[in-house]
Amino acid sequence: MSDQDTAGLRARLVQAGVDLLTEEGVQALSLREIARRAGVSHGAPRRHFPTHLSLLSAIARQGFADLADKVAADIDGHRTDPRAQLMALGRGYLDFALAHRGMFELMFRHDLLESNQLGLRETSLPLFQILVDLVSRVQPRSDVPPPVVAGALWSNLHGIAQLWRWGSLQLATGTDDVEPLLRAALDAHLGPAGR
Amino acid sequence: MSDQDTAGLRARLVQAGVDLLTEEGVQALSLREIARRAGVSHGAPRRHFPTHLSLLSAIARQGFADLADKVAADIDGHRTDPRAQLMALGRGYLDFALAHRGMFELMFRHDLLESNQLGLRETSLPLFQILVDLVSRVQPRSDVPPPVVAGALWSNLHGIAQLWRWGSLQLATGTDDVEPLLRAALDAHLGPAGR
DNA sequence: CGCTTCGCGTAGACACTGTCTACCTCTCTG
DNA sequence: CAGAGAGGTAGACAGTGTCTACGCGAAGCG
Repeated sequence: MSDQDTAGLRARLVQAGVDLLTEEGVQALSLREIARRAGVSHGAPRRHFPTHLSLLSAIARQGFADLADKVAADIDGHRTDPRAQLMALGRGYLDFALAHRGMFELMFRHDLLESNQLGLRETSLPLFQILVDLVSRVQPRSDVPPPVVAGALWSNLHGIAQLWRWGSLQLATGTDDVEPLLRAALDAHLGPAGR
Repeated sequence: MSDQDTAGLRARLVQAGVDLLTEEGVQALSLREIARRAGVSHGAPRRHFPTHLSLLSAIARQGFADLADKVAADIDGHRTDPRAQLMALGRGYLDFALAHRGMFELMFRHDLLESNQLGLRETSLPLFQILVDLVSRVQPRSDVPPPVVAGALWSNLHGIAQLWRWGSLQLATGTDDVEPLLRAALDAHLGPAGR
Protein backbone atom coordinates (compact mmCIF):
# COMPACT_ATOMS: atom_id res chain seq x y z
CA MET A 1 0.00 0.00 0.00
CA SER A 2 1.65 3.23 -1.10
CA ASP A 3 1.41 6.39 0.99
CA GLN A 4 -0.79 7.81 -1.72
CA ASP A 5 -3.40 5.30 -0.65
CA THR A 6 -3.04 5.94 3.03
CA ALA A 7 -3.64 9.66 2.55
CA GLY A 8 -7.14 10.88 3.26
CA LEU A 9 -9.48 10.38 0.36
CA ARG A 10 -10.66 13.94 0.60
CA ALA A 11 -7.25 15.37 -0.28
CA ARG A 12 -6.69 12.67 -2.88
CA LEU A 13 -9.93 13.60 -4.63
CA VAL A 14 -8.97 17.26 -4.77
CA GLN A 15 -5.55 16.36 -6.15
CA ALA A 16 -7.03 14.04 -8.74
CA GLY A 17 -9.36 16.86 -9.73
CA VAL A 18 -6.49 19.32 -10.10
CA ASP A 19 -4.55 16.86 -12.24
CA LEU A 20 -7.54 16.11 -14.41
CA LEU A 21 -8.24 19.82 -14.72
CA THR A 22 -4.77 20.67 -15.98
CA GLU A 23 -4.67 17.69 -18.30
CA GLU A 24 -8.11 17.76 -19.86
CA GLY A 25 -9.91 20.94 -18.87
CA VAL A 26 -13.05 21.84 -17.02
CA GLN A 27 -15.52 19.74 -18.95
CA ALA A 28 -13.62 16.60 -17.98
CA LEU A 29 -14.26 17.22 -14.29
CA SER A 30 -17.17 14.86 -13.85
CA LEU A 31 -17.63 13.45 -10.40
CA ARG A 32 -17.33 9.89 -11.65
CA GLU A 33 -14.14 10.56 -13.58
CA ILE A 34 -12.50 12.19 -10.57
CA ALA A 35 -13.49 9.19 -8.46
CA ARG A 36 -12.03 6.86 -11.11
CA ARG A 37 -8.77 8.82 -11.08
CA ALA A 38 -8.62 8.56 -7.32
CA GLY A 39 -9.20 4.83 -7.59
CA VAL A 40 -12.51 4.66 -5.77
CA SER A 41 -16.10 3.98 -6.72
CA HIS A 42 -18.38 6.74 -7.92
CA GLY A 43 -20.24 6.83 -4.62
CA ALA A 44 -17.18 7.37 -2.46
CA PRO A 45 -16.79 11.15 -2.89
CA ARG A 46 -20.21 11.63 -1.32
CA ARG A 47 -18.75 10.78 2.12
CA HIS A 48 -16.49 13.85 1.89
CA PHE A 49 -18.34 16.19 -0.47
CA PRO A 50 -22.13 16.24 -0.33
CA THR A 51 -22.42 17.29 -3.95
CA HIS A 52 -20.48 17.60 -7.16
CA LEU A 53 -20.32 21.37 -6.81
CA SER A 54 -18.79 21.18 -3.36
CA LEU A 55 -15.96 19.03 -4.72
CA LEU A 56 -15.37 21.45 -7.58
CA SER A 57 -15.42 24.30 -5.07
CA ALA A 58 -12.68 22.61 -3.08
CA ILE A 59 -10.61 22.28 -6.25
CA ALA A 60 -11.17 25.95 -7.08
CA ARG A 61 -10.21 26.94 -3.56
CA GLN A 62 -6.90 25.23 -4.17
CA GLY A 63 -6.52 27.36 -7.28
CA PHE A 64 -7.22 30.60 -5.41
CA ALA A 65 -4.62 29.63 -2.82
CA ASP A 66 -2.05 28.84 -5.52
CA LEU A 67 -2.74 32.16 -7.25
CA ALA A 68 -2.36 34.10 -4.01
CA ASP A 69 0.93 32.33 -3.26
CA LYS A 70 2.28 32.92 -6.72
CA VAL A 71 1.38 36.60 -6.78
CA ALA A 72 2.82 37.12 -3.30
CA ALA A 73 6.07 35.51 -4.42
CA ASP A 74 6.16 37.60 -7.61
CA ILE A 75 5.70 40.78 -5.60
CA ASP A 76 8.43 39.88 -3.14
CA GLY A 77 10.93 40.13 -5.95
CA HIS A 78 10.63 43.94 -6.04
CA ARG A 79 10.52 44.84 -2.40
CA THR A 80 11.12 48.54 -2.85
CA ASP A 81 9.11 49.97 -5.72
CA PRO A 82 5.30 49.74 -5.44
CA ARG A 83 4.95 50.54 -9.14
CA ALA A 84 7.17 47.59 -10.05
CA GLN A 85 5.27 45.43 -7.58
CA LEU A 86 2.01 46.28 -9.30
CA MET A 87 3.55 45.38 -12.61
CA ALA A 88 4.70 42.07 -11.15
CA LEU A 89 1.22 41.47 -9.75
CA GLY A 90 -0.40 42.10 -13.10
CA ARG A 91 2.06 39.93 -14.94
CA GLY A 92 1.61 37.21 -12.34
CA TYR A 93 -2.16 37.33 -12.70
CA LEU A 94 -1.96 37.02 -16.47
CA ASP A 95 0.71 34.34 -16.26
CA PHE A 96 -1.47 32.28 -13.98
CA ALA A 97 -4.52 32.71 -16.21
CA LEU A 98 -2.60 31.57 -19.27
CA ALA A 99 -0.51 28.85 -17.65
CA HIS A 100 -3.34 27.23 -15.68
CA ARG A 101 -6.13 27.71 -18.17
CA GLY A 102 -8.45 25.07 -16.81
CA MET A 103 -8.02 26.15 -13.22
CA PHE A 104 -8.50 29.82 -14.02
CA GLU A 105 -11.67 29.01 -15.92
CA LEU A 106 -13.04 26.93 -13.07
CA MET A 107 -12.24 29.64 -10.54
CA PHE A 108 -14.62 32.06 -12.21
CA ARG A 109 -17.31 29.65 -13.31
CA HIS A 110 -19.77 30.55 -10.61
CA ASP A 111 -22.29 28.09 -12.03
CA LEU A 112 -19.92 25.28 -11.08
CA LEU A 113 -19.11 26.60 -7.62
CA GLU A 114 -21.02 27.13 -4.42
CA SER A 115 -20.57 30.86 -4.81
CA ASN A 116 -23.22 31.60 -2.23
CA GLN A 117 -21.38 29.57 0.33
CA LEU A 118 -19.24 31.63 2.61
CA GLY A 119 -15.54 31.47 1.94
CA LEU A 120 -15.30 31.29 -1.81
CA ARG A 121 -16.09 34.74 -3.10
CA GLU A 122 -14.08 36.00 -0.16
CA THR A 123 -11.05 34.03 -1.29
CA SER A 124 -9.99 36.83 -3.61
CA LEU A 125 -10.25 39.51 -0.95
CA PRO A 126 -6.69 39.25 0.46
CA LEU A 127 -5.31 39.58 -3.04
CA PHE A 128 -7.52 42.61 -3.59
CA GLN A 129 -6.33 44.11 -0.34
CA ILE A 130 -2.74 43.90 -1.54
CA LEU A 131 -3.85 45.61 -4.73
CA VAL A 132 -5.50 48.45 -2.81
CA ASP A 133 -2.40 48.92 -0.67
CA LEU A 134 -0.08 49.13 -3.64
CA VAL A 135 -2.40 51.49 -5.49
CA SER A 136 -2.65 53.87 -2.56
CA ARG A 137 1.12 53.84 -2.25
CA VAL A 138 1.57 54.73 -5.91
CA GLN A 139 -1.17 57.36 -5.84
CA PRO A 140 -1.05 58.90 -2.35
CA ARG A 141 -3.40 61.73 -3.24
CA SER A 142 -5.86 60.94 -6.00
CA ASP A 143 -9.42 62.22 -6.26
CA VAL A 144 -10.61 58.68 -6.93
CA PRO A 145 -10.64 56.44 -3.84
CA PRO A 146 -8.00 53.66 -3.96
CA PRO A 147 -10.54 50.81 -3.76
CA VAL A 148 -12.21 52.12 -6.91
CA VAL A 149 -8.90 52.44 -8.75
CA ALA A 150 -7.94 48.98 -7.55
CA GLY A 151 -11.30 47.61 -8.65
CA ALA A 152 -10.95 49.17 -12.08
CA LEU A 153 -7.42 47.84 -12.41
CA TRP A 154 -8.38 44.36 -11.30
CA SER A 155 -11.26 44.41 -13.78
CA ASN A 156 -8.83 45.40 -16.47
CA LEU A 157 -6.43 42.57 -15.64
CA HIS A 158 -9.27 40.11 -15.46
CA GLY A 159 -10.78 41.29 -18.72
CA ILE A 160 -7.44 41.00 -20.50
CA ALA A 161 -7.00 37.49 -19.15
CA GLN A 162 -10.51 36.51 -20.20
CA LEU A 163 -10.50 38.01 -23.69
CA TRP A 164 -6.96 36.90 -24.38
CA ARG A 165 -7.77 33.31 -23.51
CA TRP A 166 -10.80 33.57 -25.73
CA GLY A 167 -8.58 34.79 -28.57
CA SER A 168 -10.56 37.94 -29.24
CA LEU A 169 -7.82 40.39 -28.30
CA GLN A 170 -5.25 38.81 -30.56
CA LEU A 171 -7.76 39.05 -33.39
CA ALA A 172 -8.76 42.62 -32.55
CA THR A 173 -5.40 44.19 -31.83
CA GLY A 174 -3.54 42.07 -34.36
CA THR A 175 -0.69 41.13 -32.03
CA ASP A 176 0.40 37.97 -30.23
CA ASP A 177 1.96 39.69 -27.24
CA VAL A 178 -0.03 40.57 -24.11
CA GLU A 179 2.69 42.80 -22.76
CA PRO A 180 1.59 46.04 -24.51
CA LEU A 181 -1.93 45.58 -23.20
CA LEU A 182 -0.71 44.97 -19.68
CA ARG A 183 1.51 48.04 -19.87
CA ALA A 184 -1.31 50.15 -21.31
CA ALA A 185 -3.63 49.06 -18.50
CA LEU A 186 -1.15 49.91 -15.77
CA ASP A 187 -0.18 53.23 -17.32
CA ALA A 188 -3.83 54.12 -17.71
CA HIS A 189 -4.85 53.43 -14.13
CA LEU A 190 -1.69 54.61 -12.39
CA GLY A 191 -0.33 57.20 -14.78
CA PRO A 192 2.73 56.76 -17.02
CA ALA A 193 5.66 54.93 -15.47
CA GLY A 194 8.31 57.58 -14.95
CA ARG A 195 6.25 60.54 -13.92
CA MET B 1 -52.24 26.15 -37.01
CA SER B 2 -50.66 29.37 -35.83
CA ASP B 3 -48.02 31.12 -37.85
CA GLN B 4 -45.59 30.20 -35.08
CA ASP B 5 -45.93 26.62 -36.26
CA THR B 6 -45.57 27.39 -39.94
CA ALA B 7 -42.33 29.27 -39.32
CA GLY B 8 -39.16 27.37 -40.00
CA LEU B 9 -38.16 25.13 -37.15
CA ARG B 10 -34.62 26.47 -37.23
CA ALA B 11 -35.67 29.98 -36.22
CA ARG B 12 -38.19 28.61 -33.76
CA LEU B 13 -35.51 26.61 -31.99
CA VAL B 14 -33.26 29.65 -31.67
CA GLN B 15 -36.15 31.70 -30.32
CA ALA B 16 -37.09 28.98 -27.85
CA GLY B 17 -33.49 28.91 -26.75
CA VAL B 18 -33.37 32.67 -26.24
CA ASP B 19 -36.56 32.56 -24.19
CA LEU B 20 -35.33 29.68 -22.09
CA LEU B 21 -32.01 31.44 -21.62
CA THR B 22 -33.55 34.64 -20.29
CA GLU B 23 -36.01 32.76 -18.10
CA GLU B 24 -33.85 30.05 -16.58
CA GLY B 25 -30.21 30.67 -17.44
CA VAL B 26 -27.49 28.86 -19.29
CA GLN B 27 -27.63 25.55 -17.46
CA ALA B 28 -31.25 25.10 -18.57
CA LEU B 29 -30.25 25.14 -22.23
CA SER B 30 -30.27 21.41 -22.81
CA LEU B 31 -30.97 20.30 -26.33
CA ARG B 32 -33.95 18.26 -25.25
CA GLU B 33 -35.50 21.08 -23.25
CA ILE B 34 -35.16 23.49 -26.17
CA ALA B 35 -36.81 20.93 -28.41
CA ARG B 36 -39.62 20.49 -25.87
CA ARG B 37 -40.13 24.27 -25.79
CA ALA B 38 -40.32 24.37 -29.55
CA GLY B 39 -42.86 21.54 -29.44
CA VAL B 40 -40.84 18.95 -31.32
CA SER B 41 -39.15 15.69 -30.44
CA HIS B 42 -35.60 15.59 -29.14
CA GLY B 43 -34.27 14.35 -32.46
CA ALA B 44 -35.73 17.15 -34.55
CA PRO B 45 -33.04 19.80 -33.93
CA ARG B 46 -30.48 17.50 -35.49
CA ARG B 47 -31.93 18.24 -38.96
CA HIS B 48 -30.98 21.91 -38.56
CA PHE B 49 -28.08 21.85 -36.13
CA PRO B 50 -25.66 18.94 -36.32
CA THR B 51 -24.77 19.23 -32.67
CA HIS B 52 -25.85 20.79 -29.43
CA LEU B 53 -23.00 23.30 -29.58
CA SER B 54 -24.01 24.52 -33.01
CA LEU B 55 -27.49 25.31 -31.72
CA LEU B 56 -26.06 27.18 -28.74
CA SER B 57 -23.75 29.01 -31.13
CA ALA B 58 -26.72 30.17 -33.16
CA ILE B 59 -28.37 31.45 -29.98
CA ALA B 60 -25.18 33.28 -28.99
CA ARG B 61 -24.91 34.79 -32.45
CA GLN B 62 -28.34 36.29 -31.86
CA GLY B 63 -26.99 37.78 -28.67
CA PHE B 64 -24.00 39.33 -30.40
CA ALA B 65 -26.32 40.86 -32.99
CA ASP B 66 -28.60 42.26 -30.29
CA LEU B 67 -25.64 43.73 -28.43
CA ALA B 68 -24.28 45.37 -31.57
CA ASP B 69 -27.70 46.86 -32.36
CA LYS B 70 -28.16 48.15 -28.83
CA VAL B 71 -24.73 49.75 -28.65
CA ALA B 72 -25.14 51.34 -32.08
CA ALA B 73 -28.45 52.81 -30.96
CA ASP B 74 -26.96 54.06 -27.70
CA ILE B 75 -24.15 55.77 -29.57
CA ASP B 76 -26.50 57.44 -32.03
CA GLY B 77 -27.92 59.45 -29.17
CA HIS B 78 -24.74 61.56 -28.93
CA ARG B 79 -23.91 62.17 -32.54
CA THR B 80 -21.41 64.92 -31.93
CA ASP B 81 -19.11 64.14 -29.03
CA PRO B 82 -16.90 61.03 -29.36
CA ARG B 83 -16.13 61.10 -25.63
CA ALA B 84 -19.84 60.99 -24.82
CA GLN B 85 -20.28 58.26 -27.42
CA LEU B 86 -17.63 56.16 -25.71
CA MET B 87 -19.36 56.67 -22.40
CA ALA B 88 -22.63 55.57 -23.99
CA LEU B 89 -20.90 52.54 -25.47
CA GLY B 90 -19.47 51.54 -22.12
CA ARG B 91 -22.73 52.02 -20.33
CA GLY B 92 -24.53 50.08 -23.06
CA TYR B 93 -22.09 47.19 -22.75
CA LEU B 94 -22.54 47.00 -18.99
CA ASP B 95 -26.31 47.43 -19.27
CA PHE B 96 -26.48 44.54 -21.66
CA ALA B 97 -24.30 42.33 -19.47
CA LEU B 98 -26.48 42.99 -16.43
CA ALA B 99 -29.86 43.01 -18.14
CA HIS B 100 -29.31 39.87 -20.23
CA ARG B 101 -27.26 37.88 -17.76
CA GLY B 102 -27.85 34.47 -19.28
CA MET B 103 -27.17 35.62 -22.82
CA PHE B 104 -24.02 37.50 -21.85
CA GLU B 105 -22.74 34.45 -20.04
CA LEU B 106 -23.42 32.19 -22.99
CA MET B 107 -21.75 34.62 -25.39
CA PHE B 108 -18.43 34.21 -23.63
CA ARG B 109 -18.66 30.55 -22.68
CA HIS B 110 -16.35 29.29 -25.37
CA ASP B 111 -16.71 25.76 -24.08
CA LEU B 112 -20.34 25.88 -25.16
CA LEU B 113 -19.73 27.48 -28.53
CA GLU B 114 -18.02 26.47 -31.73
CA SER B 115 -15.42 29.12 -31.15
CA ASN B 116 -13.11 27.64 -33.75
CA GLN B 117 -15.80 27.88 -36.36
CA LEU B 118 -15.50 30.93 -38.54
CA GLY B 119 -17.98 33.65 -37.84
CA LEU B 120 -18.34 33.59 -34.10
CA ARG B 121 -15.20 35.08 -32.68
CA GLU B 122 -15.41 37.56 -35.53
CA THR B 123 -18.86 38.66 -34.43
CA SER B 124 -17.39 41.12 -31.98
CA LEU B 125 -15.08 42.70 -34.54
CA PRO B 126 -17.48 45.37 -35.91
CA LEU B 127 -18.16 46.53 -32.38
CA PHE B 128 -14.43 46.65 -31.74
CA GLN B 129 -13.92 48.66 -34.92
CA ILE B 130 -16.36 51.28 -33.65
CA LEU B 131 -14.40 51.36 -30.42
CA VAL B 132 -11.11 51.91 -32.25
CA ASP B 133 -12.63 54.71 -34.32
CA LEU B 134 -13.97 56.54 -31.29
CA VAL B 135 -10.73 56.10 -29.39
CA SER B 136 -8.63 57.50 -32.21
CA ARG B 137 -10.99 60.47 -32.47
CA VAL B 138 -10.68 61.21 -28.77
CA GLN B 139 -6.91 60.71 -28.78
CA PRO B 140 -5.74 61.90 -32.20
CA ARG B 141 -2.04 61.77 -31.29
CA SER B 142 -1.20 59.28 -28.58
CA ASP B 143 2.02 57.29 -28.31
CA VAL B 144 -0.02 54.12 -27.79
CA PRO B 145 -1.69 52.84 -30.97
CA PRO B 146 -5.51 53.16 -30.93
CA PRO B 147 -6.15 49.41 -31.28
CA VAL B 148 -4.16 48.78 -28.12
CA VAL B 149 -5.99 51.51 -26.20
CA ALA B 150 -9.27 50.15 -27.53
CA GLY B 151 -8.28 46.62 -26.54
CA ALA B 152 -7.36 47.71 -23.05
CA LEU B 153 -10.61 49.65 -22.70
CA TRP B 154 -12.69 46.76 -23.98
CA SER B 155 -10.93 44.45 -21.56
CA ASN B 156 -11.71 46.84 -18.77
CA LEU B 157 -15.40 47.00 -19.67
CA HIS B 158 -15.55 43.24 -20.01
CA GLY B 159 -13.77 42.68 -16.73
CA ILE B 160 -16.09 45.03 -14.90
CA ALA B 161 -19.09 43.24 -16.38
CA GLN B 162 -17.69 39.85 -15.43
CA LEU B 163 -16.60 40.64 -11.90
CA TRP B 164 -19.69 42.70 -11.18
CA ARG B 165 -21.98 39.86 -12.21
CA TRP B 166 -19.93 37.55 -10.03
CA GLY B 167 -20.39 39.95 -7.11
CA SER B 168 -16.71 40.31 -6.37
CA LEU B 169 -16.48 44.02 -7.16
CA GLN B 170 -19.37 44.94 -4.89
CA LEU B 171 -17.66 43.01 -2.12
CA ALA B 172 -14.25 44.50 -2.84
CA THR B 173 -15.10 48.15 -3.41
CA GLY B 174 -17.95 48.19 -0.93
CA THR B 175 -20.42 49.90 -3.24
CA ASP B 176 -23.54 48.87 -5.14
CA ASP B 177 -23.11 51.28 -8.03
CA VAL B 178 -21.13 50.41 -11.16
CA GLU B 179 -21.06 53.98 -12.38
CA PRO B 180 -17.87 55.05 -10.50
CA LEU B 181 -16.01 52.08 -11.91
CA LEU B 182 -17.19 52.80 -15.43
CA ARG B 183 -16.17 56.43 -15.07
CA ALA B 184 -12.79 55.48 -13.61
CA ALA B 185 -12.13 53.12 -16.50
CA LEU B 186 -12.96 55.71 -19.16
CA ASP B 187 -11.01 58.45 -17.43
CA ALA B 188 -8.04 56.12 -17.08
CA HIS B 189 -7.87 55.05 -20.70
CA LEU B 190 -8.88 58.33 -22.33
CA GLY B 191 -7.74 60.89 -19.81
CA PRO B 192 -10.03 62.94 -17.56
CA ALA B 193 -13.26 64.18 -19.11
CA GLY B 194 -12.80 67.89 -19.48
CA ARG B 195 -9.21 68.13 -20.51
C1' DC C 1 -51.95 9.33 -62.88
C1' DG C 2 -48.62 6.42 -60.39
C1' DC C 3 -44.22 5.93 -58.63
C1' DT C 4 -40.12 7.37 -56.51
C1' DT C 5 -37.28 10.27 -54.02
C1' DC C 6 -36.20 12.96 -50.29
C1' DG C 7 -36.66 16.59 -46.69
C1' DC C 8 -37.95 16.52 -42.03
C1' DG C 9 -39.87 14.94 -37.77
C1' DT C 10 -40.54 10.65 -34.51
C1' DA C 11 -39.04 7.10 -31.42
C1' DG C 12 -35.92 4.13 -29.37
C1' DA C 13 -31.28 2.78 -28.15
C1' DC C 14 -26.73 3.68 -26.06
C1' DA C 15 -23.27 5.44 -22.96
C1' DC C 16 -22.65 8.76 -19.68
C1' DT C 17 -23.86 11.97 -15.92
C1' DG C 18 -25.24 13.34 -10.57
C1' DT C 19 -27.83 11.80 -6.82
C1' DC C 20 -29.97 8.51 -3.71
C1' DT C 21 -30.19 4.19 -1.11
C1' DA C 22 -29.14 -0.39 0.59
C1' DC C 23 -25.42 -3.05 1.84
C1' DC C 24 -20.85 -4.56 3.57
C1' DT C 25 -16.63 -4.40 5.97
C1' DC C 26 -13.47 -2.67 8.67
C1' DT C 27 -11.98 -0.45 13.30
C1' DC C 28 -12.61 1.44 17.57
C1' DT C 29 -14.89 1.29 22.04
C1' DG C 30 -17.48 0.04 26.32
C1' DC D 1 -16.58 -9.92 22.99
C1' DA D 2 -20.60 -7.38 21.14
C1' DG D 3 -22.08 -3.39 18.97
C1' DA D 4 -21.86 0.83 16.64
C1' DG D 5 -20.49 3.81 13.24
C1' DA D 6 -17.27 5.74 9.69
C1' DG D 7 -16.38 5.06 5.02
C1' DG D 8 -16.29 2.59 0.56
C1' DT D 9 -19.21 -0.46 -2.90
C1' DA D 10 -22.81 -1.31 -6.09
C1' DG D 11 -27.14 -0.73 -8.13
C1' DA D 12 -31.08 2.12 -9.34
C1' DC D 13 -33.16 6.29 -11.34
C1' DA D 14 -34.01 10.30 -14.19
C1' DG D 15 -31.74 13.19 -17.20
C1' DT D 16 -28.40 14.26 -20.96
C1' DG D 17 -26.24 14.28 -26.24
C1' DT D 18 -25.70 11.51 -30.11
C1' DC D 19 -26.81 7.89 -33.39
C1' DT D 20 -29.95 4.99 -36.12
C1' DA D 21 -34.08 3.05 -38.07
C1' DC D 22 -38.48 4.32 -39.32
C1' DG D 23 -42.52 7.01 -41.20
C1' DC D 24 -44.95 10.45 -43.49
C1' DG D 25 -46.14 13.73 -46.77
C1' DA D 26 -45.08 16.67 -50.55
C1' DA D 27 -42.56 17.55 -54.74
C1' DG D 28 -40.67 15.83 -59.12
C1' DC D 29 -41.05 13.04 -63.19
C1' DG D 30 -42.03 9.43 -66.83
